[in-house]
Amino acid sequence: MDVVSIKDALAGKVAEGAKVRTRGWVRTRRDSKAGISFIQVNDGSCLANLQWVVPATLANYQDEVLRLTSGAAVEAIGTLVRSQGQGQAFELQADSVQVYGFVDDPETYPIQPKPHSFEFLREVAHLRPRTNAFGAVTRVRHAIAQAIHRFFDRQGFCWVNTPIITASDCEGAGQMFRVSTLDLMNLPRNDEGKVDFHEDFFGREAYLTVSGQLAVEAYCLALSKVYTFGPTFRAENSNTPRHLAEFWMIEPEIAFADLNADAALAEALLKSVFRDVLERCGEDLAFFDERVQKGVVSRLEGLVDAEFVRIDYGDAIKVLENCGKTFEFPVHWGADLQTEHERYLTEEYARRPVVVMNYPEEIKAFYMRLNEDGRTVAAMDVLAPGIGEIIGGSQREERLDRLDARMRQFGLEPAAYQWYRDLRRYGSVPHAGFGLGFERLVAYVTGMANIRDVIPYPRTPGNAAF
RNA sequence: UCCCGGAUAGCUCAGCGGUAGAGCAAGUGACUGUUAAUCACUGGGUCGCAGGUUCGAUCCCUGCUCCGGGAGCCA
Repeated sequence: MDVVSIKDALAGKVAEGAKVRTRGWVRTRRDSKAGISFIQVNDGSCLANLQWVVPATLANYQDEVLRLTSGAAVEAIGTLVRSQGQGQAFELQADSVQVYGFVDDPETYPIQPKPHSFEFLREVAHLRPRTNAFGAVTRVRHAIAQAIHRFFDRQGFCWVNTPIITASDCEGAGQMFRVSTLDLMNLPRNDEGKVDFHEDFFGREAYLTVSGQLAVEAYCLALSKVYTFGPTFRAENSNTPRHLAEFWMIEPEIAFADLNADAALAEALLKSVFRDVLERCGEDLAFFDERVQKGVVSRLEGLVDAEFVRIDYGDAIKVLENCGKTFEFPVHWGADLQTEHERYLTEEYARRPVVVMNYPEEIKAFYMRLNEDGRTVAAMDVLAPGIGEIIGGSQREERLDRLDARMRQFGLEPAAYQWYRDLRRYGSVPHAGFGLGFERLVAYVTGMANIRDVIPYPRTPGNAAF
């Protein structure tokens, strides 16, 4: 007999009156003196539960069915029929119920059929996928990942798996986690008394990657259109609702392209993702709209059609200077935009995502291309209402002399970047790319307020328990 | 890391210088093709941890741990 997912059963993909086998975990049980019990069962295939109608005549009714509580793992064979009740179109008239696993102490089972705070659920990260909210987050997260791959695939991009362990300590962004097999209690020392990393696994210092960008640039300058999608690590002591020590990042890189093409790609990618998720995740999005953040669905619908606002950094500064608001951090040309400035631009000025372009060169990374004005670089940030910076990107400096000058300006030794410099020596070409924070995108789409609640097992300072 | 706020039953919270309460959950019973069912009863707490003040601390003070909001770093 076929095993049918609850999603398919409720969607009418199974003929009415068909015998089916369904499985899942109990959400609630209600008993009726009419000689039946109603059991709501969820298998994660969709948000909705399937109602099993279990007659008291089953052999194991007294001993087992009446002992079922939230969380128990069960299987039933029965007939899919139109429901006599109001809440659902179909239900399963059970011929038999098999219990795989009871909840051995129902009083302390953390997941109850009621709303829980997300803070509490973080403490039971292994059980929170059994809630409506985390089931929905998990399905939407998956749908977004698939939508991203589909978008790039359609456009002829290659997914390039850049290394997670990197020996270059110069990827440019933030504090790194060290990777080592040395015995911390007994470190090998060289003549100067310093740790001798020649003895370490890779024969040199190694770290977890903070970005695949430099590595993927090499593939860009051969395959033209590439992207990375993988885990990224930052050992920053960041304690905010939008930072993780381990997160996933998408980094496309396109050859023969300038900053405008980069911004256009970012906008097209985001819109494509929004469109796909709206089409495929209606039930889950409706849940987020109702229970998590009002208006997330109409926000996504609006974004699919609206043009993102593109604004030059210099013009953004003027907007902020003339907006009549007093900011805690004063606005002036040359300063980086603070959170309060970004919020004004996205939430009050534009009321939609804003692409800020061409930042002052001294506040941006060494690899960003110096503009003709000599004081700005071809960098862009995509700022989204409610979540802030969701994408950061740039056109890369493809001219070797300028790149070397910028490295020295930032106190970096060009010799340490030989392979990266080679790309500017052998067939260099204008190219551009950006980094999209995957969890920030999931948070934005779902309306979830804390990034720790859109990744299965969040890693943050002091937190890696699961 | 900095600035605020918080930690009381399995969960969400109220409370008060004299050693604790509600709703939900759980258990039992009643009722019912039920819908986070309803009603009644019952069990359940070293009031975050360690010190201090006090005759007496869950309450006041100090330190620590953890959590939340804001900021910085950024994706």
